[in-house]
Amino acid sequence: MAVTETASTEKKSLNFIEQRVESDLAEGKNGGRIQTRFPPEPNGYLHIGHAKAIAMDFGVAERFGGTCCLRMDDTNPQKEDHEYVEAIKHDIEWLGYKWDKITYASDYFQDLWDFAVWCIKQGRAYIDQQTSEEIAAQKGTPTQPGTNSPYRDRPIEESLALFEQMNSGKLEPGSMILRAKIDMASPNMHFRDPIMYRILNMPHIRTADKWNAYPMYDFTHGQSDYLEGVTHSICTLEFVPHHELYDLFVTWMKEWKGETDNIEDNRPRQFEFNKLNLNYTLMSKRNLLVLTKEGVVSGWDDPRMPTICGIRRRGYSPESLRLFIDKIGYTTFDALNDIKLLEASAREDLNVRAQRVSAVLNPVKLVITNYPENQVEELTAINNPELRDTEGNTITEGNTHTIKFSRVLWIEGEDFMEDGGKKFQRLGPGKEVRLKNAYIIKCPDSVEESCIKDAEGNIIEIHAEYDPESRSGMPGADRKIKGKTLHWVSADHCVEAEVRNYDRLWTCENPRDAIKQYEDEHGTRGIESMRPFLNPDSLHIQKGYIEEWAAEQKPLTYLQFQRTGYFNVDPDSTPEHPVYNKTVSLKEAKF
RNA sequence: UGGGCUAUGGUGUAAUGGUAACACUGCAGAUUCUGGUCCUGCCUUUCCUGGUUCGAGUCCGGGUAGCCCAACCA
Repeated sequence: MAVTETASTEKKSLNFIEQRVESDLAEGKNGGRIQTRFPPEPNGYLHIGHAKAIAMDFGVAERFGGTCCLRMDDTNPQKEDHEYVEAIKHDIEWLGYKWDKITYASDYFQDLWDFAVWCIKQGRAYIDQQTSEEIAAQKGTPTQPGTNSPYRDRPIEESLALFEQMNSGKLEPGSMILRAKIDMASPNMHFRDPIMYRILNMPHIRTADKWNAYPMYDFTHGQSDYLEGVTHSICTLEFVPHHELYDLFVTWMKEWKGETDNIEDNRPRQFEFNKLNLNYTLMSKRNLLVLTKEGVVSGWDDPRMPTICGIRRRGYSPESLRLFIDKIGYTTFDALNDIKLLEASAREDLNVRAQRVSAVLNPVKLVITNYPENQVEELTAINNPELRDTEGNTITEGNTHTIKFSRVLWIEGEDFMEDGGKKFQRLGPGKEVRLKNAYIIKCPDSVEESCIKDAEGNIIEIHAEYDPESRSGMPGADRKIKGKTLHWVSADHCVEAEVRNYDRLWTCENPRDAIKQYEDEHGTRGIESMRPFLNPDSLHIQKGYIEEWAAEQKPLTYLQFQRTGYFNVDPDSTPEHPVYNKTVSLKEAKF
């Protein structure tokens, strides 16, 4: 009975693309080979939407014993830069994926050129010398067919000669283009004689000034896939209308290469899945750029940004991101995912990863009145209680650090209430609580003795007595009390820290649509259309006190401020002036 | 209003013609030296309509709603 239970039941079900890959493999397509690619244009920073694509492209290859190339889709030198190439590589590595090799669309510029020449010779491409306005007008609309260009049937020799000139650098950009001769009446707009090449007269990050005419996406992508040996070219749903054209150009290319047999089975194919939409999050590169330019955020790696670098600085682990992507899945439904699912994934992963530390963010002084004035005790704190042995017991070996206890401590202001009532299980007159990893303490019964107030009535100091027999770990110290366990730091043994708390950047669920609607209604662009939906309080900086051990941690260390939330050491942090970013609060945390 | 794609609890996803389920959220409880974690329980679901079938979330027709396509961007 129980024989086959483990492997098959535990295994996560395949998504629809993986199922297709599996059946293609079973049918022996492409010679039983699996090869994918992740093809970003190096014109900006990767965001969480790219992470979903990365997990798919690299994940499929991993799962089915294939390979995945990182291919820089660098066909437009107007926008591309080495800086982005490096950032993209770093982000993918951080996510934990390894590419088989790095390729560039520009590696294929010569092939693409030769192929284009062949297309012209075949009478399948021609040089159009109309203006872009004229061409746009002839294109028709989705409901109206287009009309043929007057240059459509020009002699092949003429097109050939002009194509050569397009790359000479002597022609004005826009003066002519190379178009594929397909069907100006096609219901698919992409078939209405799509542009193959345009003149840019601009140096390229890799080919320098070798080329002046550059191929368009549609004339590059499928062809690069084919030349590289990609079997499954996986992309997002907005490329569905390109699918047919992709197939057509690949078919032409196989013809050019003289590959006519086995034509259906040995070729790259495009598959599409739903891209990531997150509520209260804006993904568009253009608008994200506005935020950085206008100083709404500190940069592309601002912890409020949906970029991989922003998310990293915010304190999400790569594992938490992959967990999230796993949970939302891949379908063909245009979903709007709840940011709460991302936060839940972060909590799930960070719970087993983060080092527990003590940080007091709204400090109020607590004096242990019966504790000797100059005494300092070293106590032991567990780094991570979720680190367990096979029997489920927390491992202590190598999993502790030392904290210091003394007469004057800082605790959270919220942890003391004059009249908290029964439900308030923290400190107050006559109430007893445990200080984490330390002693049980009790406030005097009277309000007057339990705290000192300033002229305005604010509590500035709390008084309590400790039970010397209750130190954590002491025999018999774990007597039951009504109160909760509070976190604290010793006033003379802590460091002042800058704690950056973040709230969502946007006040509306779908900022992209809201901004677009505002633009249409008010005729505004850019930041003016975004302001109405920006949360003015998305960054809240606190000064707090943190235990010394936490202040010494390196940037990007995963921490849990106990009873508060998950925090990450900022790259700006130093042991003298530690800086932390709140990743996400603890569930149900009260402050 | 041309073409393409989509529709399962509040959110996302599964069920591949045969008992609608899982995760998250929310609510309640238990445990706890973190009001966290772990554990238990509860709430809520197949867009509408006709058909095929012994049987439809699944297949077919007709609606409705949403998304994508008219860049010399990718």
